[in-house]
Amino acid sequence: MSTRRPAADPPSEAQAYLQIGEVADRTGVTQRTLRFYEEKGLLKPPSRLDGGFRLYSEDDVQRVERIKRLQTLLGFTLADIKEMVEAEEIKTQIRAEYRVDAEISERRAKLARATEVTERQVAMIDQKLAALQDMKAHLEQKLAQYQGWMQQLDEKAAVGARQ
Amino acid sequence: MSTRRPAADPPSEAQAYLQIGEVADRTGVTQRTLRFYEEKGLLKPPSRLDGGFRLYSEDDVQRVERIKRLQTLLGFTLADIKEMVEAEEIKTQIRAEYRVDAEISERRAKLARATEVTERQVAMIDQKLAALQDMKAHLEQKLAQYQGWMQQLDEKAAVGARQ
DNA sequence: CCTAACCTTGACGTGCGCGTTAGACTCTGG
DNA sequence: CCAGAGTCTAACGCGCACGTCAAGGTTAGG
Repeated sequence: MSTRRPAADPPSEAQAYLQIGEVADRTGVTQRTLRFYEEKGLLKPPSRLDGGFRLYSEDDVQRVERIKRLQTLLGFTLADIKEMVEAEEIKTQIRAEYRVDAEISERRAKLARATEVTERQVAMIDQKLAALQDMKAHLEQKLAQYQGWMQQLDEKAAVGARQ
Repeated sequence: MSTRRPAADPPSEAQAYLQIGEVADRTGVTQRTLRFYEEKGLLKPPSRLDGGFRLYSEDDVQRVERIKRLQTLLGFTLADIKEMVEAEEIKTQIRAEYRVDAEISERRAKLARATEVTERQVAMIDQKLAALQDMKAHLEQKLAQYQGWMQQLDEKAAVGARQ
């Protein structure tokens, strides 16, 4: 919880760049985890200060938060998540790397691939949603049953008190 | 995929008891995993044949299936799951171990505890449900965008073909 | 009674997702 | 220019959830 020094002025643009410690503080993951994600290809290698310090963008922070949610809340493996973020990158790839007049068939192939991956993801999510809703139904049924038993106990207690 | 010998006649009752290999086949987990779950308290120690072979009931099979779903689909840890199955057991405890005329306050306490645990589980599930629905929305938005881009490509191709 | 299939309990190995430590380098304020 | 907070890479360690032998005991069929 140390008050951290603000990051130095960015190389040229006036965007708010963050050093690894700040990103760690904001996202709740450790610096080790950030470097690890980079190693594993979950985060693109961030820009660096001249001395070698990593400089993260706000986009990076959001990416980290999404990764964490995918992992802890939804139980995806980092391999799964890597596939997902790669599929996401296709978007930027398509509109940045390839110029408007680039090979159309190539762009089409990339889009098809992205669509396919995304549809698989939706399918996985639907599976999980179904399982969760099933579980929730079971649990709520149990809760109702507990309530019923509790009432029975109340009645018994009342009878006992009256005797 | 070997055709397995059917389990021997059960000790006394005519219920269909299964040996560990059959349970493994039916549930898709390994024998090691079944023993491991037993070690960790996720499965109650099953009855045994005289020679020491484990004999599982149909209930056990269902329990294993639930554990697997909780783990692989929903990403709970075995520790989480243990808490859940223990909460589940309260039910049988309450109506089997304790006789109807047992201490009411004790039964009430157990019920309260079970209710509490179950409510926490529902809360966790709601969190996950929300996260999943959020993700699904994002993904479907992306799919729509891909479709749009694909159409643009189609139009460009048409224009190119006409020239 | 013998054999093949099945099971038993250890005990060590493995992949994942980081934690931790070490030793050196960098950056900022005074 | 120096101190101290912050960061770097490299490398070893760890807990979880099993996998994988190893060395034997059990069961059912012929």
